Amino acid sequence: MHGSSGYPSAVQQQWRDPDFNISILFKYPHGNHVLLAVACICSIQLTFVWMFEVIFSHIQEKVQLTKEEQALIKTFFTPKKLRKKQYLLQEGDVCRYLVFVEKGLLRSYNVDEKGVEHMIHFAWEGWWMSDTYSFLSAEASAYNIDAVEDAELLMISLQGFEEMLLKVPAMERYFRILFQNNIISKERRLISSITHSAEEKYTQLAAANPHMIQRIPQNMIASYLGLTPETLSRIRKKLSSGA
Amino acid sequence: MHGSSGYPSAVQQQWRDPDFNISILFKYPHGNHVLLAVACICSIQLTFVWMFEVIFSHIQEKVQLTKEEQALIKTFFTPKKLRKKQYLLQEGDVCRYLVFVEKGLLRSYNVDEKGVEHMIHFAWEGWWMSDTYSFLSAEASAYNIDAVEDAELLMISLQGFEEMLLKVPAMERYFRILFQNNIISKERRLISSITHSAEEKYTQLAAANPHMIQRIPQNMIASYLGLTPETLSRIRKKLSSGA
DNA sequence: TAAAATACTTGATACAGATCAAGTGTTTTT
DNA sequence: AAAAACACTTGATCTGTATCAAGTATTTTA
Repeated sequence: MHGSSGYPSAVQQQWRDPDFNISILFKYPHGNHVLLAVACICSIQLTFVWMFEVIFSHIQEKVQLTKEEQALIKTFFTPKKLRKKQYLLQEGDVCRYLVFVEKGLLRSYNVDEKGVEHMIHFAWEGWWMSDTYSFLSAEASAYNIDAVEDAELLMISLQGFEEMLLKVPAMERYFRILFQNNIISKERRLISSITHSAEEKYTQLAAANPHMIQRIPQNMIASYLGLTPETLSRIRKKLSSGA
Repeated sequence: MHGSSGYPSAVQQQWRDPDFNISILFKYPHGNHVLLAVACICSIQLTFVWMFEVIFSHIQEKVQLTKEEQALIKTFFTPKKLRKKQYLLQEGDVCRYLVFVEKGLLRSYNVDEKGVEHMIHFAWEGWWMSDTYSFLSAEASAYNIDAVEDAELLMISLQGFEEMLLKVPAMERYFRILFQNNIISKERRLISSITHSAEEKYTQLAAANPHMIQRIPQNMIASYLGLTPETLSRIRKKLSSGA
């Protein structure tokens, strides 16, 4: 159903690529330097228009922004691309950025003494990702963040974040609402993890978020629910046959 | 150590009692109506001064408020007293208020099909309590909130909350910061519940929040950690003897 | 397109923590 | 002050999920 390959088309990828110059030289060698220059100029503009499409549509679901505010907000963000399996943050480093996922899929996780990974969050198009604690406190992070699928991100530093919230009160409001909703969903996950059996946890997740089940590898879903891959595999078998 | 009786003294209780008229008539029957009237007037003022002491000190740890803002903020809150075991919210009702605990101890919990209670939160002096989802959505709550110790609260309705945040931008900021911190602590609890053994969960909670262990009954602590009271009892025995 | 790496499945066994049961303390109520 | 209710402890047993192990798919890399 839902492809996890990353990009819908090669051309579209060009417009989205912050490293567009190099990419175009390699991938579309027209041998015509004039044409190439035109392509580059176009792509600068289109890249920018595109890059903030998802983020502004998400913000404006919650608060209104003027054109001036939008222009100001853009100045605080840096675009970044991440290839599958690349780290955005490694345990021990300070999480310097709060990132918005324009495209792709990130995960955050920690690794215990036995080397087992425990999924904390996933973030795809329209979601924010960071280690909130490390980001706000500038202390070393206990988590890792990397790309499950190739990703395109918008990053904001702590300094930028604070300045933006002070200069654009609508963004202060947006983040208050965002954090509010985040609290609600974390609370649900917590209650589910404390009160339900493995099977119930999986069934509820699948019902509440079918998209997640389709897109994210099963071993990561298992970890997210606090289960081993074997247990989740058995549960799925039981559900598909028994019920 | 920490008494769970609720009130330090009978006299102090008077000043804090929103139903001060009736209380004074019953408890301090001087038989002198003039004196009684004076006492009532005094108590109105002192009640108000006292009621907002904790809340403003907590808010001003995070944001600055002018005298005018403080006066405005007060108008949005209603004081309320709750006796031990009294409900603030019952499953199926809509959570109409966000409450701040000036004194005492509240808990929120849900009850599963087997009738077992699962602790979600505790809130004592300086903490907020509500079912965030029900409060913001006005949908029926799946939780109960009641008083573990006699409590004195400041309540704000959803309408009041929204109006307050729009009229006092510092409060918008305060709640954004509050929710941010809440996310951090919920995340920690979640990771702990997924990645650690029962003993580790308890040890970490005891280290991070010794106050909680002293003040809250063990069976509630057990539930909060997703354990049975029997298991927690055995863990404590093991820790006190073995280590 | 082959080889290597990774993801998923299935089976046998182990164990942490739950459940059931029957105590003993400690509050709360009357 | 007695009785009832509730909180905590301890023991015996059971069970859901983890662990270990050895497969079969599937994806990634070369």
